[in-house]
Amino acid sequence: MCGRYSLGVTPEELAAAFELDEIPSFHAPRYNIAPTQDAPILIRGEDGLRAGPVRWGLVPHWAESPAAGSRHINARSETVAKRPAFRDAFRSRRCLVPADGFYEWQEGPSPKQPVWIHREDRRLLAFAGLWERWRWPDGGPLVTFTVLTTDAAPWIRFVHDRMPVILEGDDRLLWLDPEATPAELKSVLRPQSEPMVLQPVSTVVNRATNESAECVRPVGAPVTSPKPELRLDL
DNA sequence: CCAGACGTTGTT
DNA sequence: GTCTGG
DNA sequence: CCAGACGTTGTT
DNA sequence: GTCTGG
Repeated sequence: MCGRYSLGVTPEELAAAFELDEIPSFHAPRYNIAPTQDAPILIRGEDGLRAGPVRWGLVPHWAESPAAGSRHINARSETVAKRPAFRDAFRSRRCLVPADGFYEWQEGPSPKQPVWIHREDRRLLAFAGLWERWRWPDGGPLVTFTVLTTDAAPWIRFVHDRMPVILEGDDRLLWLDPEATPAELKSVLRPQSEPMVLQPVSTVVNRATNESAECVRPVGAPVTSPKPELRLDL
């Protein structure tokens, strides 16, 4: 799943990578984006992509309080079209969530080992996301987002059994297209098959308030899937 | 009809 | 807001 | 995701 | 154990 990620670029680099109309304003670089924090998302604007910082953890419009956001940091792509908390946003408020990596805590003996997952060439990722608007009692808006998840691809499965949906190329445009059909949308919600670097990192990242580059400091060499012939315990 | 839930991950 | 369960 | 709280009365 | 906050 995806409960922590990074966006280690400047607003200028983000704008260039996604051909944005304007340079977005957000505090950067980010090495430890955690739920309830603000992070930039990309939505389809008048003519092109626009970015705005919104809060991670989708709060349904009917929720009593923003606390509901903590339970909606992810949406399962298998059920997102039907769930009351997500279906409206799935129909009309899809977005991309830019990142340059994400964290998974490797299942197994305690303490769990955080692993930073990023592309070899550091190209930016675009998670499939949804956004929503909630109103404070005084009428002010709170805009929030969630990240869609899917089954883990084979290359990451030994670390974790879920992963964020990562969109490439035309799939990004389709995801943002208001005219896209449910069947088309469903077709892009699949595991990223291209392997990435699985880099064990410092447990500094565990604490959400630690936001320094220490979070992506390598601890040992990147990990790889155990070879089948070595899995004698199965 | 009203009341209560509405979510994911992981763990068991 | 909308659906499910009682 | 992990970390930290989980409670009240009364006093400062 | 479970919920909330970051």
